Formats: sequence, C-alpha cells, structure tokens
Amino acid sequence: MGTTQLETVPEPKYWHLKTVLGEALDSDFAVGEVLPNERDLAARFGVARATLRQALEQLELEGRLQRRRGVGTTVAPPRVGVDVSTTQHEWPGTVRDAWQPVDCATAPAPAAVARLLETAADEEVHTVRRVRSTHGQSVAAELLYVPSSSVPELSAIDAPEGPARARAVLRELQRLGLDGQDRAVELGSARADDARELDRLPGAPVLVVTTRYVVAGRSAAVSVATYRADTCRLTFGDSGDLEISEEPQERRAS
Amino acid sequence: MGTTQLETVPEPKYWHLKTVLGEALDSDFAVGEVLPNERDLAARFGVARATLRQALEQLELEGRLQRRRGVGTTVAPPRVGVDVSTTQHEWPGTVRDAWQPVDCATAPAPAAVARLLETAADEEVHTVRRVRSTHGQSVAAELLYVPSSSVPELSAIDAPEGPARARAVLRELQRLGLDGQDRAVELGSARADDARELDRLPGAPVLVVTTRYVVAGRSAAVSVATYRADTCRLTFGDSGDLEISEEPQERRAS
DNA sequence: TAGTGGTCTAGACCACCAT
DNA sequence: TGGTGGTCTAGACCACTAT
Repeated sequence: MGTTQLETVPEPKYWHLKTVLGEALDSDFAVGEVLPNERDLAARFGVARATLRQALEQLELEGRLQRRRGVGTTVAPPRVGVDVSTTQHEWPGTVRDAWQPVDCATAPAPAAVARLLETAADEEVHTVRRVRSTHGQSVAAELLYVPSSSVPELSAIDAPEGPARARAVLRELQRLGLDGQDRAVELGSARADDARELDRLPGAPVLVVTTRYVVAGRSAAVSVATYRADTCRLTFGDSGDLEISEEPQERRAS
Repeated sequence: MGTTQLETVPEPKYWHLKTVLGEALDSDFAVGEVLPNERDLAARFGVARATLRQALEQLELEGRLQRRRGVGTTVAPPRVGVDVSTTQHEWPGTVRDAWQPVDCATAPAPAAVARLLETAADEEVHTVRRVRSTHGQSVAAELLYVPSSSVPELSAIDAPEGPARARAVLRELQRLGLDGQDRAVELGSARADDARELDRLPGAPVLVVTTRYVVAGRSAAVSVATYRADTCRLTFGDSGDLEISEEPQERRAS
C-alpha cells in the first residue's frame, strides 16, 4: 500500500500487517498494555481473523507480543538476557548457578542423548530435572543425564527420588574433575513436560542448549536445556550485558 | 491414541498428527525423499489441509522437513553443526573463516545497533555484508557495522563499494588490537534481504547471533548474523562435533 | 457467564516450478 | 500447462480466565 511501489511481487497481507502492527507497538503502546482482541483487530484491518493471527504469531515469535488464552494479547517487555557462558571446568549445581533442582529419576536415556553419552541405548542413567528462573519467571527447563558410571559412589541411601536425590547427584558430580564442555544451540519446540514447566503451550518455540561435560576425554554427563525463545536472549562472552531490543519500546500514546 | 489414557484434555489434532508423521519419517522415509502432497496427506488423515499444514510447519521448524513452493515437501537431512565459537582476540575476515564478503555500503546504523556501538543514531557506519556457506548451501547472512572512527585510515581510494570495499574494511579492522567479544543468540524472523540470501521466504525462523567487538573497553564493531534455524545447529566449545539429531533418520521402507 | 485466544473446516485463488 | 506449496476467507466450536 503506502509506498508508490509497483510491487511486481505483491507483499503478503500478513507480512504487511506485521510491519504496521510492529510500528504501532513502538509508537502507540506501552509494555504490558493489552491490545484489542483478535476479532476486533481483524475487522479494523479488514482481514480474516486467520490472517491477523499469522501476523500476531510472527510478532510473538520475535518476542514483541505475549498472548494468553482467556486473557488477551499484551505488549511484551524486551527479551531477558540470560547468561549461558561456559565457566569452563565448572560443573552444574555449584552454589548460586540460577538453577533449581526439581526432581530426579533413573531410566534409559533417549537415543540421541545416549549417543552423546557414548553409552548403550538401554543403559539406565540418572535424570535430574532442573528449572531456571530470572526476575520471578521461569525461563528454562533442563534435563541433566548422568550415567551411573560417572557417579559410582552415589548411594541410594541419600534419597530414592525427589529434589534431595537431584542434589545428591549434583554433589557427586562436583567431586569429579571437569576437563571441558561442548555446547550447541538450536531451535526446537517445547515437549509437553517442558511446556508445563515454562508456562507455555506444547509446541512453543524454544532454544535448545545441549551441553556435553567431558572428563578424561569421555562424556561424563549431558544436559539438554530448553529456554523460552519468545522471552530469552542467550548471552555468551565476558560482559553479559548485550542490549539488542528493537526499539526503546517505552513510548505511550493512544 | 496408543495409550489407554482417558485424556481429560484432548490433544490437538495437529499435535497428534505431528507425532504420527514424525514417527513415520523415522521409520518409512529416507533423507531427501518427497512426501505426498498436502492435499493427499490431509485426505489420508481425514483432516483439513490447514490442520495438516500446522503439523508440517512444526516439523519444518524442528528441521525434519523441507518445503519448497512448486516442488514439494522432502525429508530434511540432520541439521548441520556450524561452529560459532569465539576465537577470542580474533577479528572477522581472517583467512578462511568461512565467510564470504559480498558488498559494502555506508549509512546510518539501525537504532538497536547504534546503541550497541555507542554511537550517535545518525552517525554513518560502514556496513559490510557477508554470507557463510557450508557444504555448498548458504547457512547465514551477516551485516557487520563498523564506525568510521574504528577504521580511520580507510581510504576511499581502495574501492568505493562492492566486495573489494568490504575486504578493505576487514583489512583495516585487523590492524586493531582486539580485546574481546560479547555474543548473544536469539530467535528472529528473516528480513526480506536476509531471506533472499538464505534462499528462504521472508519471515522464516532464524537464529540471530549478535557480536560486539571490544577494543579498549569500547565497541569497535558490531555484527548481526542470521542463521537458518531450520538447517543449522550452532556449536560452541572445544570440539565442534556435537551430534544431537533426533533419530538415526537413515531408514527406508514402503 | 462473558470474553479471550486456540483449533478446525472447506473451500478459493495465487506464485512458483517443472515439463 | 499441471501440480506444488503459500495465502486468504468466513465461518464454527472449544478451552481457558476472569468476574
């Protein structure tokens, strides 16, 4: 529309809508403010609700909106910077590492994890669940897989299950020397259990951080952490203070 | 289905579909094989095409499928591990760093970048575009922002624009001492120009890697690199060899 | 109970690719 | 030109939240 472009290839409506809405968010809305409901918005822009939703989905993916069923659509605050820099030679579970142990089970690891651990597919491993919170909201859920062989002195007496068991496993890990870590980040969608932990619907986009803990050239443990992609920015490097939000976003108008 | 669960909360159809299709991909399809078209698939599963597409979109987001307009839907190969580990104290553009300079322009940086650079919003910066390829396919597009003040000896004589200009800017950068880098990863959607570079449609999900190059405590340059989220896994750490694909995915049948 | 976003349908037309 | 995925419509009903 607006521009005098001949548009040999017309822009999809939802893409144009996304741009218009994005600009409106910058100029006319404050963080936390609720938008009109989807039916009204669609009518206002003269498009079907499905088309409007396509635009909203994009904006939500980019962390600019937050939608909650039964409540409404609100303007999201800038993404939270979450430090995931590798403190080489440090195990998880050390004092104040922002993670909270939740539970611990013992079962065979998923195939992909077993491959990373270099264990047999059916070997049982300790599986510690932890969650990470910042500013009062859950930002990540993790499963930490620890083969029994990595923590030979772990006794069942400590605790058979639950948070106490999780802490016991972490405690045993810290007795090992840690040579280094490999890490990878990729896009995924939240499994049902992670989604519950993160207060999202299943399938929500997440950043999956996979860490392999190396001791004496072998994998001593593997962690798979899923971060909310809508609200998080993973930071590495020295000063974890990268600010990269789109626009100031503190405007207000009508 | 399968389980005898009473399902107090019925699973959405598209979610169930995604699971079923995902399992079929593991057991019945080889990498590169084309699936039946969307209309046939929808009919086969007794759902509307839109519902089927919702499932396909999820699988594509997870890197399991690849869809191309006019061609069809094929089974994607496992994600490529792309090394983005920080070689502290090393500028971009050193010999064989996998990036190919494409172009160079001089213009004011976007607001978010100007903030990172700690420059005035309207200050002109050199903007170098580079692309990164692995195994013959483009995996990332980058914009590298370099304030004129960081490369004072850059002369217009070298080249006014184009790849030669880009190389000249990189060459000048390498004359500076580099103290360190800050890095952040977040989810984004491809702008039109990046999408073209990456052979994707605008809005495609990308992993945005923002790097701030620090010299003497100040930002000497900022790079914003967008990686195809569907095909890439970003690897950090010592051995860039993390394998985390879901399942073997080399089956074949039917 | 009223209002929100989430799911689903059964169509239609368009843009792109191969032939 | 025929077949593919991409966009869009105008409905309907469901699940959830707040009151």
